[in-house]
Amino acid sequence: MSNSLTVISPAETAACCSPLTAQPLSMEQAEQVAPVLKALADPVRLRLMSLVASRDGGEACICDLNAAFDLSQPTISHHMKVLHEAGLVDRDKRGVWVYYRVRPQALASLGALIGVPPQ
Amino acid sequence: MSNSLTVISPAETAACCSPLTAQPLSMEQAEQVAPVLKALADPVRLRLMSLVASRDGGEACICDLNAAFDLSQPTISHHMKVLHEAGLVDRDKRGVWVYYRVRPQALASLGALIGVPPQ
DNA sequence: CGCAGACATAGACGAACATCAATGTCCTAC
DNA sequence: GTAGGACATTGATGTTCGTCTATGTCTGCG
Repeated sequence: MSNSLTVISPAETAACCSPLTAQPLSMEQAEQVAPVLKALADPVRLRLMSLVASRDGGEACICDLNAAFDLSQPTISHHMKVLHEAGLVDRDKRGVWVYYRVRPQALASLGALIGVPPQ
Repeated sequence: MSNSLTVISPAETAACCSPLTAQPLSMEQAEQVAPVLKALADPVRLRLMSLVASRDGGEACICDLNAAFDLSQPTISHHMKVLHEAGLVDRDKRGVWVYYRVRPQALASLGALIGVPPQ
């Protein structure tokens, strides 16, 4: 449902703000960025991101990810959905498997917002 | 109480991991970094960080910050406590006022973990 | 001393969240 | 077409979180 309307992904909104330390965020900006950060701010999802990103080919299916945790399959599926809806990963269904892939641009926007601007 | 034991601040632990996309985080690493991200992942706290950081002199007191929100004073105080315990801001009591100041190194570590490594 | 102001703490409450078991949907293979 | 496997959705449950009101602590001043 939200897929058909994906004009701009949530994670891209982080690119719309200058770095945290440059000038005050407006309430609106903060409310756009916070959910993306919240999606990352969970130990399971942080690890999922790093597992997907560092995988050969940059992608992984749920079956791969399940094996890395002591959590049920629906729980992993739920976490990947949160990351996807935040615009942090892309979904790609190929046959029976669903492959996830991180969106480097989304992570870069977040990093630029939080961290030091590129010198 | 936690002040007397501050050997290493939580936010510093982000500096202990290579970037998300470089290699998988261990469960332990993820559980260390996630709370720091969680401290940032709230629209009020995000805005508080940017307000403090972009202030002249890089510091602000609660009284300054209260004025920017429609929230009660204890609520702002609570949010600043969360940011402080995460190692993202420093406290400095001078007379009746308490001044907060962001820790640039903490933000930089987070940014480096999340965003692209410096090319 | 005693009062007033700046900030913190405590306790309560509703909303949001992480997890699970059960079930649903879709694809492939026989 | 039927069976099985991969993943998603649903509904329930315990926990965490954001906010408030009420109260406490400390500082400066008269």
